[in-house]
Amino acid sequence: MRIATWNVNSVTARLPRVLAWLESTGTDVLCIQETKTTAEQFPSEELRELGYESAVNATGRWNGVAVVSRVGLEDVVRGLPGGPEYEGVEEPRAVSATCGPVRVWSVYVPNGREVDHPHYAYKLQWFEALRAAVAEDAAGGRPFAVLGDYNVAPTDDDVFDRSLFEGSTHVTEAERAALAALRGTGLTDVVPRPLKYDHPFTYWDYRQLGFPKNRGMRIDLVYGNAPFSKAVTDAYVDRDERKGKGASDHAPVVVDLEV
DNA sequence: ATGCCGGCGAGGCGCCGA
Repeated sequence: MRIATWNVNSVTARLPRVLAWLESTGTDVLCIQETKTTAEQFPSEELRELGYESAVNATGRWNGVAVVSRVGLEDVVRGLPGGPEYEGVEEPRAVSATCGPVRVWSVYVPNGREVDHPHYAYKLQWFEALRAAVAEDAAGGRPFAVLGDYNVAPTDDDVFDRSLFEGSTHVTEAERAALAALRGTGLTDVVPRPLKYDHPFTYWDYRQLGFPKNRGMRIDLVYGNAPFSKAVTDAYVDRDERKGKGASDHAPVVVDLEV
């Protein structure tokens, strides 16, 4: 079974690539972030023609997440139970579903913007709500994983140059403590293989030759519980998908499971 | 070559991303 997570930066703009990628990789379950559509505009019909069902939580221009599966899609939950609002709005940043033997969440963690910005406090609150919401499944006996764009680099090695991130979000102690608390529920970071260079970055800024210079970050993560992690046979970053015209600024993270 | 930002909704540009 092949499960992946991919921040597509607009599923509308990325649709040809997403469809071709699903076909060429034979991915069974894809967790999507930043759909940048409403649920009505999500390309459920095009995906259905390829044999995939879609669970979507999306409201328009910003954010938006989905789980796309060709191995079943049941018990869909849209949103983060107990999650905080931002400026009075409950943003579409989480959706979960059971796909065959595995339960997955697709999450798009708030960016935080700046350390002294309200969005950063919101980010930390969001993490705490996520921890509480997944604790039971994380400790359970069924393969379970939280996949998505976490907007945190777990270690200093997960950014291309730590010195450039001094005082920035994504590398702070509080954000990493939030990740550690999430792992404390029983989840493990399933670190993918890099297909080139020595570190599995998943994101490269569009600007200033970020990708050709490999000035990347590893912020798209797969956190699996013990039954999930035990079943992993391979994991890699499909950096080829970051190449060329019409690429997202994130590459897919792919996990193969023997379940 | 992987090559100098892209997407969206608004509206003739600003916001957002990390």
